[in-house]
Amino acid sequence: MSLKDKAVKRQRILDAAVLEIARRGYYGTRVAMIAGRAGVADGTIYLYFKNKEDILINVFERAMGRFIDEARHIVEDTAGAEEKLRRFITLHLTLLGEDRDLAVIFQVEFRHTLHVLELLSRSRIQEYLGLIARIVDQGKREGIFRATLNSLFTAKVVFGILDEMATDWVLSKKNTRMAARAEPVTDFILDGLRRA
Amino acid sequence: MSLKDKAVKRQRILDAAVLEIARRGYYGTRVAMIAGRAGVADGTIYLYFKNKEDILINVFERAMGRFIDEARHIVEDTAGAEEKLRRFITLHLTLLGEDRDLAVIFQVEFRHTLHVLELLSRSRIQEYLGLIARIVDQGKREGIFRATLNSLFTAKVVFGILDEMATDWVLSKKNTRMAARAEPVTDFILDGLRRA
Amino acid sequence: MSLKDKAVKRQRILDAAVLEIARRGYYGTRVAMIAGRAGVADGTIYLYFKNKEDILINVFERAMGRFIDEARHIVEDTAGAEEKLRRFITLHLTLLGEDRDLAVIFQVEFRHTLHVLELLSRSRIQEYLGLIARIVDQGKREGIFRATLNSLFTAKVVFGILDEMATDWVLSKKNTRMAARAEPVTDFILDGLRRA
Amino acid sequence: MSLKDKAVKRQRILDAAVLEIARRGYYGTRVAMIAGRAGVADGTIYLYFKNKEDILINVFERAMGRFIDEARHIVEDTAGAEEKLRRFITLHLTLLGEDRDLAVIFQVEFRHTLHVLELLSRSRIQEYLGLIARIVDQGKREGIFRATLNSLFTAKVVFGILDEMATDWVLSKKNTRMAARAEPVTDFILDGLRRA
DNA sequence: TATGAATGAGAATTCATTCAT
DNA sequence: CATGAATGAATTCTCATTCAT
Repeated sequence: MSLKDKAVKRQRILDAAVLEIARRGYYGTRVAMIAGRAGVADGTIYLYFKNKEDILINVFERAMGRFIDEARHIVEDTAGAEEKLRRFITLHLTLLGEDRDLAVIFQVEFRHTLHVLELLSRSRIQEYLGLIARIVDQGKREGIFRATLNSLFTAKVVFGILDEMATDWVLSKKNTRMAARAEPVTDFILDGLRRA
Repeated sequence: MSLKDKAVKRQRILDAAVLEIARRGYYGTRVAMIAGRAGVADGTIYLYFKNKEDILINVFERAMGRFIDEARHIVEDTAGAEEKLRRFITLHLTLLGEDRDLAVIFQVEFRHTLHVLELLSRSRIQEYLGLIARIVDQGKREGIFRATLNSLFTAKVVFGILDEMATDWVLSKKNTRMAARAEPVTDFILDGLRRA
Repeated sequence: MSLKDKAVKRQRILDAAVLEIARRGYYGTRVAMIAGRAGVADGTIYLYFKNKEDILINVFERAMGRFIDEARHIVEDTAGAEEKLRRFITLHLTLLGEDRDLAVIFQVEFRHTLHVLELLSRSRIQEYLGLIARIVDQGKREGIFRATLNSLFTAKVVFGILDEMATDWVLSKKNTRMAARAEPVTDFILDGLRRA
Repeated sequence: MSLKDKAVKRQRILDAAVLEIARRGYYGTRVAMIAGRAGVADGTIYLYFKNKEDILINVFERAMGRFIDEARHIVEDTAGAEEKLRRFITLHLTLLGEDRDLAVIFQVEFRHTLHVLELLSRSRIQEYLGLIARIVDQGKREGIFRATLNSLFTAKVVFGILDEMATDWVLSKKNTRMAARAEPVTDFILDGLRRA
């Protein structure tokens, strides 16, 4: 089997895992369910992942990697801090809004499991927070954000707001598009950060 | 056995549950561990709670009840919206900060389990959000907050920030007092809400 | 508490046991259910019976005692063997037919439990079989039954027939009166036993 | 694993179940005991049967199926009603007599459990009774049995007698061969059915 | 590589029985 | 005598993981 075939199958397993875990939670999902949906035998899972927990870690890493990659591009490709923040927020809400299953896992399952995983992957979130913090820094240098803002603190605040929006969207079963919330959220946050 | 004795034992079981679940997670906690720490036999648990899940629900209800009760008092006993919000935020961070175990459960376990429990208790959180929303309304009427703020949306934002602060504190194992963060957080939020 | 009061309560517990066990089986019946229906506390049961099994044994003994007592009277008070047998069969089917719960226990629960009880009470049934055997003997002496009949064997046959009738009645949920079957059954058996 | 291997293992589990349940009763038998005697792990049981109860149902179905199959053959392969009945009775007592464990389960455990199982399988017994009834009918047509006999009633009587014989044999721990009782029983029954 | 049958440790819950009141 | 809260042993079933094919 070619390396590519292996990679494809690996992705298929992760996709299946996202689907199942979003619907029934990590503990409610059987490895056999993931295997079944991925179209492989139970045992095959273990050729690609160390164990059940390892699947979840890899779901997280893959998704987080995409988030960070795309966010990094935005930060690099956009000039002004305000526009950067606007795009960043839109990206966050759009990516989650496009894949409700992934959003469920992010807002609900990871919380719990990060605990179990001994917070192993909080570092990826630090990385993500760092991206926001740098935008805030830039905004301060540009003079559009209050100079008194603590960057990391502010990054956490912004993340907290986005997070609550996402959780709220996930838990409300209404069929609204989350991306639609990007603009008012951005306006609100910018209003809060701008110098008086 | 007196009604009071029964109530006391019930509380003891809930206390034990908070401790154990905070340390090992809901799924990592055995009913026997809770019983052991509460000083009762395994079977006794089932005289007070329907099943393991019911224990968690009651931990949530008890804690959430306290939060809402105290918050309500503050809202009633304080005059200005700004002072109300300041005290509200302080209360939230203080109550969680005083009981790290409870904070862990709130920030980590409930997320996950409320999902499993079919979001049964999201209504209690709505109640809590409602309290914040009313403060925002008052602030708008007093003319100290921007008139354009959507109250419920703002309430979610505030809650999201507090929540992220709490999660951040819980996950950072440093021994800082969370209440200490109340003031800067309040200032930040008030800055964000005030009319230009 | 007077001896009579004690006896009354004891009977009440046995009555409750018959009712519950008939409906849910011995293993499906909780001691607490019996206590509840008898209107006593769980613990009180143990002042009257050694344990759960002991309740069942006593249900059996009480019922079997009544059967044998009444049957004995018939055997004593009736002259001819044919009439004795006729009345015996009628008694058997009537007593069971009058109390469906008891019938259920007799036809269904005791089988199983006699096994568990190490056949302890098979002796009571021997006693019962003995009564039938004596009627057969008398019939042979009177010359109305075939002289070649083995009495005990014949008694078992008669008992087997009555037993199957009762089981059939218990398992058919129709609301027929079992006593109505007494006559045809008797005729059938008598036809079988009579000398050619 | 081949279909045949699966079937073999399934039979091994059923065999083990018959053995254990005959000795200790259904409720006294642990699933682990059955697994142990069958030489499989506890969990393996559940790959072949839904649950403990399902094992018992299948023991019943397998045994009853054999009974009915063999009985049907006899009814088809034999000409006269008298000979049919003779062989039928012999078959019944022989099959049970050859496997005391199975006999115990039939005479003792099933009674109880069929009750619990909501009499699910009484239909199989109806089938069995039907076979006897047809023999009786034939005998009436041949003019060797009394024309006044009700076939189904008579079938139940015959079954009741056989059943009592079997129970009696099971409960008496003597080492007699049950098949030996076939002839006297048949004679007795034939005497009872024959026209005067 | 892939399979999927088999494994067996592990855990929630029940309920007969006890005994302090 | 009566109570009923407490006990804790006991048991079914699940499911992540393995490994012979």
